[in-house]
Amino acid sequence: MSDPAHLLQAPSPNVFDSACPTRAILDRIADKWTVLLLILLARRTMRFNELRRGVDGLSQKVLSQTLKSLERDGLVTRTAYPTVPVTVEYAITPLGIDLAAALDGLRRFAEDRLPDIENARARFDAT
Amino acid sequence: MSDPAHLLQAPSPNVFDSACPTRAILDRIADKWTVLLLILLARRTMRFNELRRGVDGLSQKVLSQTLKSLERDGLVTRTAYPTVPVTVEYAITPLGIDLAAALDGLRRFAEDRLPDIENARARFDAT
DNA sequence: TTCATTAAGTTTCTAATAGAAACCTAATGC
DNA sequence: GCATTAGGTTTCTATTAGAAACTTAATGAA
Repeated sequence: MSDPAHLLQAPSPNVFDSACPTRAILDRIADKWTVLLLILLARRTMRFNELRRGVDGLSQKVLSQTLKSLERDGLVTRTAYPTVPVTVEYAITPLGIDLAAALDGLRRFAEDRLPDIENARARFDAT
Repeated sequence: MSDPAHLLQAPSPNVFDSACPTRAILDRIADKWTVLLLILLARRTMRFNELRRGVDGLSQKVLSQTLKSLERDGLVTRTAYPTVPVTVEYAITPLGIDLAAALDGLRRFAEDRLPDIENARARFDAT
């Protein structure tokens, strides 16, 4: 403790601070397509077009962008097989599984509490 | 069970279907500002400008829009007091607390696993 | 008496992003 | 030769996000 090195410690992470790296990460993971893709990939490894069909409304462009950034962040791996045409598999990593567990809480909330939200909306819109 | 009414049951909720109402809800809650605001409001009731200061980078316009939709969805309540100038308090509801618990998992993931993600990025960018 | 301040927004304008649709590549079967 | 397939990329437009200025109503200071 006499070592002054502790003065150089990284500041404690704070997602509320826009300059904190954890905030940038939250911004990326709190995204609808990320949520849906990771939940699907937590169930099983899937191919590009399989994911596209699995997530209704997701365009090829955005799927490709999102997968690229998930791969960069170490949340999924991309494996291409030299078939014709090429086969590409996306698999979740252990880190991704950790995140998917948290994200699945959002899916469960949406599915479980749908009636409560619809009631609230009806009440709000009535006034 | 001889009653045919069960044939008219709502289809089982499926967030992967863009036409499912649960999907619209997921799209709304998987949003960075929603995540940060609900986590803050789960800690304590706050006023408009207090929230704005609490969430770095959040503009007044988007704060006001987001709070309005959180209120409509029954996740927060808005109470205006006839002071001068007016005082407005935003408080989380029991439904909001349920959601905030799930959302806080995202914050914890971001804060806990930051080093893993940064390592993954460094590895990815090196190739 | 005019001016500045405050809280909680709204409005306006511009810059970034999302989504739709077309295009690309390379090999294979018809 | 022509269509098909998987896994993208490119281009174009429409929506959205964010920055900055404006609003309202009362109060206190100069």
